[in-house]
Amino acid sequence: MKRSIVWHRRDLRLHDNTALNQALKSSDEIIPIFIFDDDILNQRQDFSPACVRFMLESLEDLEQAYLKKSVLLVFDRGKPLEVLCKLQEETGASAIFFNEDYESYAHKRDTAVSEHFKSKGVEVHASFDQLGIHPKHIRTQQNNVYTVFTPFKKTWLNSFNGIPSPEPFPKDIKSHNIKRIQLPMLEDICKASSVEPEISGGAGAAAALWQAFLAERIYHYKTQRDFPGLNATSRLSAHLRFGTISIRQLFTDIKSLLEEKTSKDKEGVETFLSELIWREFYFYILYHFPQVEFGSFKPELAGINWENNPAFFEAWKAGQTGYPIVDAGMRQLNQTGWTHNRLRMIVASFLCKDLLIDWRWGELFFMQRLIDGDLALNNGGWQWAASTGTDAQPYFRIFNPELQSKKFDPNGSFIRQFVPELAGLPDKYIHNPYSVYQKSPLMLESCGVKLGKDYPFPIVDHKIQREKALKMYKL
DNA sequence: TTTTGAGTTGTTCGA
DNA sequence: GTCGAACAACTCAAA
Repeated sequence: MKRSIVWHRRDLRLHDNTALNQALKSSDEIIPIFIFDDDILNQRQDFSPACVRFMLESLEDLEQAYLKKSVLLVFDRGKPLEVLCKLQEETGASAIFFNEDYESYAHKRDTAVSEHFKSKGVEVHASFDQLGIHPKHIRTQQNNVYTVFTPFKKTWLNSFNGIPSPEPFPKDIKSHNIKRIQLPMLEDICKASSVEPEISGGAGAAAALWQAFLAERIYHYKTQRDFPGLNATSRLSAHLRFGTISIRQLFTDIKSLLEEKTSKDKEGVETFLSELIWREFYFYILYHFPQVEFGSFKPELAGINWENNPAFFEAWKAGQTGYPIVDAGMRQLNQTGWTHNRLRMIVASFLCKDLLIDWRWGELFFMQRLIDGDLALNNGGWQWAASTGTDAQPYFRIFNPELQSKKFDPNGSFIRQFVPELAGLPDKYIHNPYSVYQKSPLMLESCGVKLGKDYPFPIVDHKIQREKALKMYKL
């Protein structure tokens, strides 16, 4: 009789779950557990109520899915190693299965767990599950690690067809059901938050989102993905964060779309695939360069002398900078726990290169608000925006918020949704109310906006800040 | 070893 | 308003 513990962490699904499948194949009975890690809940600065709420929804869904198989999912709270020790002793389990995780905290935690149980003669199996291709398998011809996306992608695509299809789910699960420990009361944390997510957790919700995206929107992804006013993206980010959908399922479905002779618009599918490869790339970077978690990827940009003006930071966080597209993005983040990729870039560029604030401040704030906050991807995105990351572009890139606004929210529909005090402005004014004010404050007031009262004056002048940023970066 | 081609998502300037 | 060139001349990865 072999009894195995299946430790769920960022893989809150039954379907095509590598660790779970491995455990089922080699055990007579399994005991699935999820541990609320006290170290994370109590001490981590990057705690996000929206993210925890999503996690709780996903856990409820997972619990129900197990119940349908007459399996009880165990919940406990504490230090993972202690909780697992207790469970192993209580149940006499002879193996522990979980899926690999590449963040430094998780890596340390898992190493300690592995060493402890191996020394006690308990098997430990860490499975590869989170990505299509393992970071250790992608190397340049000289056996170096890639630091530029495009050649990485080219090599990655050579192995695309080798990514396995999802494994069919076993009909029966035999489990050793132990007394269910009370689900920790975390709902209060979520209730205290004003964030109202538009995304629900759980594998069912993930599958529905993916099917809806596959049915139509993926074909328009290339042309529409950059417009935050359109519903053009997959919205799967939080599901990929918590593993409520299998990445192999996504790749397998994409593969078959690309093989279809009649596929309407392969460009949309290919562009979406490329975004998933960006995800693979940033995990790859974190895996091979774990130091990015704590500072600049480019050593020469580690010592920037940021101004770090706290008043500017507060205005940015609150969506009160006087730049409508920036404020709309920040308010979307605050209200829903999610914001469009284009907006993430715009507000990040604005924080670093207009407000001259350390990108790590923004990175942390995003983690505190996002429903999908993922260290590898959030860090990669922020380092890109701050120009400290792997971006190979030779020229210095500073977004112009007004141009970005005109280009990607041309009729201002996104701004009107999240900055309603500007809703009365005509399209041509909404991207820069201050320039209208400079010509005629009365003209602006006739549209219902008194600057400084209804909506703030710009807290900085982009043109001046741009010059300061160039100097600060010594370029 | 040296050379060659190319790099997510840009902006500004001046015609 | 639109368009092409300049930005500044790096670094990576493959040939």
